[in-house]
Amino acid sequence: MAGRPRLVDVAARAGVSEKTVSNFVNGYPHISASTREKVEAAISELGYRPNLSARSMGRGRTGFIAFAVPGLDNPYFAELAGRVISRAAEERWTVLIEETGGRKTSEDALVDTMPYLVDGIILHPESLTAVDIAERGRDTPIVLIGERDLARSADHVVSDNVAAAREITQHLLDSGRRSIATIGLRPDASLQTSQLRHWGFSAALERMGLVADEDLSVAAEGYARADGDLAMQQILASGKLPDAVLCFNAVVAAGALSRLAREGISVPGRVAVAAFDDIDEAAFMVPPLTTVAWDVGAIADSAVRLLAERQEARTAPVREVSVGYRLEIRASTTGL
Amino acid sequence: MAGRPRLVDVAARAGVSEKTVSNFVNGYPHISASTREKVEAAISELGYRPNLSARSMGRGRTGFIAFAVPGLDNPYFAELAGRVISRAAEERWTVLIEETGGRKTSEDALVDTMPYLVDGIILHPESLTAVDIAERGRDTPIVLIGERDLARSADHVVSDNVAAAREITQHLLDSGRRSIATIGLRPDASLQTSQLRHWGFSAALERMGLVADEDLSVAAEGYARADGDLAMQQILASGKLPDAVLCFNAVVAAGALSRLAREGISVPGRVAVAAFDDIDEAAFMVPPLTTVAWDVGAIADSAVRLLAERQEARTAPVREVSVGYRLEIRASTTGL
DNA sequence: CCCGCGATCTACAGCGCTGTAACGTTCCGC
DNA sequence: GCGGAACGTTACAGCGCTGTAGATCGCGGG
Repeated sequence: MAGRPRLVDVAARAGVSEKTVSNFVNGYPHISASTREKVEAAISELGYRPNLSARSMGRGRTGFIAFAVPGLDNPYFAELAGRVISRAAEERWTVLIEETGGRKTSEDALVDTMPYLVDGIILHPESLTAVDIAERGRDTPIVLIGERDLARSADHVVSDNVAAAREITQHLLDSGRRSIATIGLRPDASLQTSQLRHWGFSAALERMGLVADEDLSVAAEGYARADGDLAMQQILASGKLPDAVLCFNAVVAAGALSRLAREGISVPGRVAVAAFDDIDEAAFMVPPLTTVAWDVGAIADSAVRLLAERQEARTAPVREVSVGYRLEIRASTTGL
Repeated sequence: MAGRPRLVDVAARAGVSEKTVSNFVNGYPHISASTREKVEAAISELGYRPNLSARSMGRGRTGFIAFAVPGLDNPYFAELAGRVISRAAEERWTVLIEETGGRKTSEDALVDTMPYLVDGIILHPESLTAVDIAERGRDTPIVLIGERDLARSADHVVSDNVAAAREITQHLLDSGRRSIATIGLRPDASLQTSQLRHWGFSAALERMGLVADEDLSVAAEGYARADGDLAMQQILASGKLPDAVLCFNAVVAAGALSRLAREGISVPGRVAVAAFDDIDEAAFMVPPLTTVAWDVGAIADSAVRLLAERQEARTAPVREVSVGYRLEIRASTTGL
């Protein structure tokens, strides 16, 4: 018995069949007290631990799910990942975190590698590309997190970016701001999150009879703080200083705030700043940042639940769960 | 042939043996061009993908490694995780990210579950407890990230927290600060990172003939921004306002800076602030934060390399790799 | 023309576990 | 006291792949 003990070793030592040990390990209830004791003893004496690969094989399930997000460096996704992990643990799932980074190759690799490795995938797509791919890999259950429009044939957890954008823009308008810049619109693909947020933004303006100033819609290269910094710099350089800035994500907002501080421009005195995604950091920025706070607990919860239920009923009709948000009003848009 | 195609299906279609297909899939070089073609065709026609569980079983290796850190919500660990993931990919490893949260149960579960699931573990321990456990689970190769003293019988990537602390404290002293508070010392366990950093801090003071003021060493409950905020509040409430604050991690520093800003206390005019861990956020804080910047690239690189090499030589002597750091001096300690 | 060798490919026995089917027993309800 | 359900346990055939050992073939040297 070189190497680690196996089921058969435990069985021999306890004087029962392999399957009985297996039953014990898996919590099968109908085992007599005496057998239970013997098996328990044998396991601890031998230090037996089940081989998960073998278990996966026999069972046809792996006990893993994948959680695929653009990038962990964005705290929003890191926080969401944490929630998904703990929620999935309740379903006895181990979570594999995958970073797609929006790169096409990664997204391909994901769908190539994941089946046979995971029981399901929770995908937070960055663009439609990912969604298409995801829908192609129909073998493995997939839950999409994102906009209602994104979903075609997969379960999904939807959020209403347009409505949220409209509401936070309205908040800025309510506080008297009239010239509002935006940072983070990505023009390259349609139907993206930033696109939707921009629509909501425009809609709010239009309702007030205003029109979004093209020049004040600054794109950001990526989702890093440096991108927000640079974008803010561009706005300042343009000459027409807005009285508010709406950032399409909070990380970029951190960069923008940083730039404003270094330029000595008072927030919110001279410029108000608001953003999407209420990451932990937001409340501690200087000044604290007003955000759209998605209900991340509900997102993680719903996603895992949908996956678990799909596991039971593979052919059930596609389902959709909405999650809410609230405005987290802080000093970046209200203080004097 | 219901379900997904298997090796045997591909073999049948290509008119070769199972093993030949297996060889092809695994890059075995001695395969004739004609065979290669047939197999290739069969694979793509059938859309064959290997079953990783089965492969793990046959091979005795899983293709996974675990990267265990206290928590992903700390951007330092999130960033490090990203590096480890991409570096591990080069070794054809998939990384399982585990959050220990410092909870004993998680740490136990880790060592219980991981063997048979991963080929190795990279552990960034929070306390000695984790290290002890890790060393107990000698079946699976483990690489520790942390202090030299922590390591006993496992490969490790070491950083010199004491030296780093001494150096950044010296920087504060050099800029004329004399009353320095610290935030983040955790008194509960010995040999912890925060403990070591505090030693270095004290050492630097002593070299100048100064003594650390006990009252100005404020503990933090956890590693959240709110903890830093609260700690800073306590310092302010104590009545004796220091002229510098050294935070034992950058997240806590964010909270401290936030509090100072809200109280209208100028940084660095009235109080300088410095911290450990040069997370992306640090450069964009208001004001930008001076930090000890570990060479995270080297950390990830070394850890994965040690694990890979240990894989080849299980009985080789334990090895140790040092990684450096540099001071990232920013406005929080220098501006007017 | 035979031998040895490398290149190419195959047969087959596992890897460690679980599902299924089925066995003997005991426990009920009437 | 009997038929049937529930219980406790077992035997065994896979799950899909890989390692090992070995078969086959062509080729150059002797």
